[in-house]
Amino acid sequence: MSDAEEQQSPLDPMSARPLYVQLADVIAEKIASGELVPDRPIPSEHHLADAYGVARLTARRAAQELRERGLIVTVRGKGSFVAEQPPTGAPEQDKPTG
Amino acid sequence: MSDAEEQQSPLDPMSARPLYVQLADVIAEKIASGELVPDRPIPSEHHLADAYGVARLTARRAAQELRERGLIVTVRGKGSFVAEQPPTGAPEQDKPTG
DNA sequence: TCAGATTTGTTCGTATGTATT
DNA sequence: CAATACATACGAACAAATCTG
Repeated sequence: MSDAEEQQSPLDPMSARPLYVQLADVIAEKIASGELVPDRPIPSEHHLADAYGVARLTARRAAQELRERGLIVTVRGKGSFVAEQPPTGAPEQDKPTG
Repeated sequence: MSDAEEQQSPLDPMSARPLYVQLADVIAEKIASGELVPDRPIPSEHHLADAYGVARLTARRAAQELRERGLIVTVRGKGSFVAEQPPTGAPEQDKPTG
């Protein structure tokens, strides 16, 4: 395993849903499943872009989606962190937990 | 005067606020002052970009800002229109007036 | 304090797709 | 089909904030 770890991307460019929505959904599931936990940074935009074969701007849009859903909190220069209190139904904007 | 009429842009690239926020604010004032009225399309992204010397994406971000503020309603293939009922304090998402 | 690496934020350019007229 | 206009997507660059050495 010395190669670039190019696993199967769960993203489909042909899908009707935008790539950034698909990527946001993938990350959202990782949060829901506990693979990504609160107080821990999620992979950086650059890492996400590289891992899923998308542009950095697309990864940023995905992060923006998760931000709007209240799933993550982004801090400039540090990264995006899983929100400690995920919304139960009605997403609230802003309001960082920390 | 056959050139591009580069008037004084009220936008300052040196300002701490992003260009798209500044542009959104400029348009918001035009709406508040009545210069842009409901049921009438605001200048297109291309026009705004050309008029204020910014990129299309920046003009698009400004429009997105106004959309989030509930000041305009964007219809794909038609344009962005001034909302008939501007928010009084709490911006509501979605819900086009028509 | 400074320099470098990392990460997010903003901006510009360009291309393709979709929807309306 | 053509023109107009928004949506999405990729690439590139610089700025600002954070952290480490």
